[in-house]
Amino acid sequence: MNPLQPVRGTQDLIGEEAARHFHVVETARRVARLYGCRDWATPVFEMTSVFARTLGDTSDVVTKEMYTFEDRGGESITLRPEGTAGICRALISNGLTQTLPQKVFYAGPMFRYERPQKGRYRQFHQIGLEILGAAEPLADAEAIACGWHVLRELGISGEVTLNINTLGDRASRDAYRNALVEHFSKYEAELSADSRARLARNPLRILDSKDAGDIRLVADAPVIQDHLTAEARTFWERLKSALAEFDVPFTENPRIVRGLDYYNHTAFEFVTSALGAQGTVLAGGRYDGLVEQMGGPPVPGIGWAAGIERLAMLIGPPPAPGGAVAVIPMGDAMEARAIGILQSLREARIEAEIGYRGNFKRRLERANKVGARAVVIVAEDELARGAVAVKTLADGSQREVKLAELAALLS
RNA sequence: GCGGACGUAGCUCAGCUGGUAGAGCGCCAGGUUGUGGUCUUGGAUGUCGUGGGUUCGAGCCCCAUCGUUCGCCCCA
Repeated sequence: MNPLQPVRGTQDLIGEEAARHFHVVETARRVARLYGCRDWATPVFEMTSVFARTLGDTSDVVTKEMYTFEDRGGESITLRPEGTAGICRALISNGLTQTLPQKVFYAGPMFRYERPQKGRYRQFHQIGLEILGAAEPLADAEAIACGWHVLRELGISGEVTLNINTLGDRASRDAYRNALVEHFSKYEAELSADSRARLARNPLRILDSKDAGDIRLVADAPVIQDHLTAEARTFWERLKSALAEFDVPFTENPRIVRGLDYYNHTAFEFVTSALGAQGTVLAGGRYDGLVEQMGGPPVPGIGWAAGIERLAMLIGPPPAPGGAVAVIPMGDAMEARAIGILQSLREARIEAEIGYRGNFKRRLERANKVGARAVVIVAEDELARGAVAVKTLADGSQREVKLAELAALLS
């Protein structure tokens, strides 16, 4: 195996890809702050139990996709496959359940041992938002509105639609699950092999099967809305009206379910058709039982996560950097003076660069290639008059500028 | 984990029925030792993804393997 080849499903972020990636993160962070979120950063690995106990034992994420290993102390460690469990663990560990609500934004790498595809990697990156300690549907609506705001700021809201659904509360979900099992059991022979397996393990998953035969059977399957308790129904209706108040367009889609077990009530997905099979771009839901299940007090929560790589593929080219000023000494003897001028520009917050080698012509070529907006030519003749030559690369114009006026001119 | 396609220079790719590798772009240097972009002249560069096999001979055929990609599964 070639050791210089990156590990399968990982990638280097360089050049425009890096620019896109960080543009997504910075945009999301800026928007999340508008909604009152604070930045958190939790470890990329946790005790295995943080994920194993919380994500649910029916999901592949836990059963076959985790990077789990024993460290040298014999502790079972897992590279985080998602962000919510770690944030909840941190909430408990730091005693923050006393100071609720907490509104959190995070960004960072996640790890899942999956078969890589475009928009799906083994080390991938997510941005995410969590609102902990708020049980009101207003919090759900605000979280979704923030996600929508991020997508708008990234300029991709036109390619994305929001699907929402409710999974109800515990009682609603149990009743619904039973109704689904009863319905699909009647047609078990007609179900796809995958869905027959899902019938036993995770019947809700049959609802979003891609198999044509399954889709026909799903069409007249029972709908969660008919199995909601009075409370769950009130929550659901209030969420929809709040979304309208936040001016977020949405489609009700009773087939939306969630992959991870900790979700209840609200489930939503922003989807696009522009990324092939990886159509989900930002998704989340409510997880009221999670913190308690991890050993903390009962703390309701709502949140979402988005795949940065997927967002980065959807956005246009990120804004190009402004262009630096290149300082070019005319001959080695001028280098010392050039360095002084270079630093004075940087002190004045002007992006400035100097080449390490090459004759004058080479350095000018270099400045042009890296997209410098201007060059400052440091030469004996002008210097004798307390000045340098400033050449604007776009139009080739050049003029002599007094050293004292240089920074002001280039700002 | 399952099924299909693809791996040739830094990049995009060509390479005939198997006869020992090419183009464009980029890169380096000169034309121009105080002036870039355009132009022009010249130059360098490949474990043909890797390992086996068939053959007198393999970039091309066969097998395996690694990686990428499309779909399934799963999921952001």
